[in-house]
Amino acid sequence: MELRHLRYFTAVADQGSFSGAARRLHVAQSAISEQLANLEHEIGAALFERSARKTGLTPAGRAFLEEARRILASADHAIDVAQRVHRGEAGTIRIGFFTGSMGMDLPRLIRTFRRQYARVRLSLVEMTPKQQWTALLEGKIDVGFTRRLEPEFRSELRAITLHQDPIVAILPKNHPAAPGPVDLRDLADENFVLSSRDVSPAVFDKVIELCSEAGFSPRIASISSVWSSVALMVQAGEGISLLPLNEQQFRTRDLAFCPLKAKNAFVEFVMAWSPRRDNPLTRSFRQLALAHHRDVAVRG
Amino acid sequence: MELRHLRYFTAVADQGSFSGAARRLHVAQSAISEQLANLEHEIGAALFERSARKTGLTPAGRAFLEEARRILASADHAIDVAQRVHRGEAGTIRIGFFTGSMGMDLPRLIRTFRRQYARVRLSLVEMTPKQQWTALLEGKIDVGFTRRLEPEFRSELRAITLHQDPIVAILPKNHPAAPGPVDLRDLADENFVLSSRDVSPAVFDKVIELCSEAGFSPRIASISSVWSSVALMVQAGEGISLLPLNEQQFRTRDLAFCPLKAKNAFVEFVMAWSPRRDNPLTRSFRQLALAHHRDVAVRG
DNA sequence: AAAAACCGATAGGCTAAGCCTATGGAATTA
DNA sequence: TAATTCCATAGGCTTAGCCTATCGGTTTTT
Repeated sequence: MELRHLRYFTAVADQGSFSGAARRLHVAQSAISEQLANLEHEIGAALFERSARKTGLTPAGRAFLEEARRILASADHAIDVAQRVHRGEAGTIRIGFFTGSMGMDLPRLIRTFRRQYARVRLSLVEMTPKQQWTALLEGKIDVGFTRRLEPEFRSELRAITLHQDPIVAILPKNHPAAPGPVDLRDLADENFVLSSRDVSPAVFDKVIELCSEAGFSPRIASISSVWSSVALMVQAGEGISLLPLNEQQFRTRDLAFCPLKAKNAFVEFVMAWSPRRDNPLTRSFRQLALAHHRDVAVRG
Repeated sequence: MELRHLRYFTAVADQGSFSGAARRLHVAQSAISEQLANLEHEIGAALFERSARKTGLTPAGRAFLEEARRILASADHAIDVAQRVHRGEAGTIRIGFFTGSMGMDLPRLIRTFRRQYARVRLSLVEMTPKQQWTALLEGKIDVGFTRRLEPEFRSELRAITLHQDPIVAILPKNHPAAPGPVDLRDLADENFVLSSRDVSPAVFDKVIELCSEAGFSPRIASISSVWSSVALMVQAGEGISLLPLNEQQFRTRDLAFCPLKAKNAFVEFVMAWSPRRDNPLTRSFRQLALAHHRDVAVRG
C-alpha cells in the first residue's frame, strides 16, 4: 500500500465516482480503476459497491475511509513538523544534567523556556559530567550542563562558564576543624572519600590539585559515584570528603559543610554544546539560559 | 511522498546506516540513497547527518521519525480495520429511527447490543419512516425502524414486523367521546389534525382507511409533521387527531388518548433492511433486535 | 604505512509499475 | 432507439525505481 492508493481512494469516496476522481486528480479513469483494484486486492475486501451509474462505499470502505483521511492528514503534518523544526520553530531540545545542576536553578530555567517556546519540547537526561561530553559529540543531547571540559574535547565542543561552584569540606559534625573555614593542611592526615574521576574529572583533579598545593596527596579510603553514599561514608566515620557545594542535594544534620581557606577552591559549572551540530533552536535556548543565569547571579 | 519513503526512512533510522537498511529491506543501497534524497528534497530539510562511518538523525529527522512511525502504524491499522469490518467483527451500524421508535424500547436494544459487540459503533439517525426507505436503498443507513413498506419498496427491501401499534384518538380532555373506547362514527363531523403523508404513508393511509370504513372521509383542518404541533393544535381546539399510541412521547394533561373500537386500528412497527447490502454485522444486529423484541413482547 | 573494509553518492542500464488511449458491457437518459 | 455515462479491461509507452558498478572518503586492520 502506498499513499497514492489512499489519495485515489479518498478522492473517489469524496466524488462518489471513479471518473470524477480521475478528473479531479488529472489522471485517466483507468488509472483509478487499476490502483483501487490493487488496493482492494491487498486488503482482501471490496471498498466500493460498483453499480453502473452510482458508486458507494461498502461498510469496510467507510471504516477504511476514516483511517485513510487520518493518514493523509498525518502525512501532511509530518512534513510540516519537519520543516518547522528545520526552521527552528519547533522541536525537542535534549538537555544533559547531573545532580549538581539542580542546585543551579535549572528547574526555573526550564519553566521559563517552556513558557516562551510552547511548541518546543524539552527532554532532560541525567548523565555524569563526563558522559555529557561524549553525548554532545554523538548528538545524543543538544546542550549539557556539566563541568569544565577536558582538553581533548576543547576542539570539538564549546562551553561557557555559568558559575564558579565552591568546593567545601564535608566533615562529621564533631570534627575539630568544623565549622571552618578550613585550612586543607589540617586535613592532611585524614582518609578521603572522593567521587569517581569517571563521573567528573574536573572535580577529582581539582581536589588532587588543592591537596597538592597544601603539600600532601590525599589518602583515598574509598571512591564513590553518588552523593548519598559519600554522605553515608563520612557519617560512618570512613573518612572526610571534598565536594562542590551545589552537588549536595540536601543538608544532613550529622555533617558539617565547611568552606576552604584556599582562594582557588572552585570548580566551574558550564553549559556546553557542539558547534558542529548547532541549530537555531538550541542557539536560542542557550541565549535564554545565559540571560537567565545572569539574572540569577545578579539576584544572588 | 509515499509510504515507501517512510519505510526506508525508518529503516535507516533504526539501523543507523543506509547500507544496513538496504540489507534489511532487500534492496540495493543506492535505492535507499536515491529515495531518501528525494524525500529530503521534498521536505526541504536534511533528515540525516551523513558522516562517513556514522549516520544519525538531524533534529528535523528526529521529529519526522516520530510522525513516520505513527503513519506506518496507522497504515497497518487501517488495513486491519477494513478487514475486521469485512469479516463482521467491527464497524459501524447506522440505524434509522423516528419518534415512535423510542416508545418501542429502542434505547434498551442499543444498550444490549453495545454490551455484546463492544467493537461495533452504532450511529443513530433520526428520519421519518418514509425517508428511511430511500436511505436504505441508497445505503445511507443499514437498518431502519420504520413503518410498513409502501408496495414500490417491497421488491428491494425486506421488513419484519416487530409490533402492532394501536391507533388512538387524541381528543381534548372534555370531549364527549373521551375516554373511549371510541366509535369512529362519532367523530365523523370533527375536524382532523393529521400528520403528513410524507412522514408516514402507512399511518396516513390507515387513518383514511379507518374513517372510510366508518362511513366518512375526514375533514382535514391541518397537517403537521411533528407530534408537538399536533398536540398543540388539538389543545387549541383546532380539531382532533388519530395517531399511533407509541408516537406520543409524553402524555399531556389536557389531552385524552382514547382507544378505538375498530379491531383493525393498528399500524405496523417494522425493522427494514436492504438484502442487497446485507452483511454479517447487520445480520447479527437484526438477530439480536428480533430476540430482544420477543423478550419485550413476552414481558409486556 | 599500506591495505582492506565500509560508508554513502553517483552513473548508466534494465524492468516493471503506473499511466495513457481505446474499447466494451451495462444501465440510464433523451 | 440512440446517446450518454458509468467502470473494467486490453495494449502500448514512459518513467520511476531498482540493479550493478564505481568513486571518494574514512576507519580499521595488517
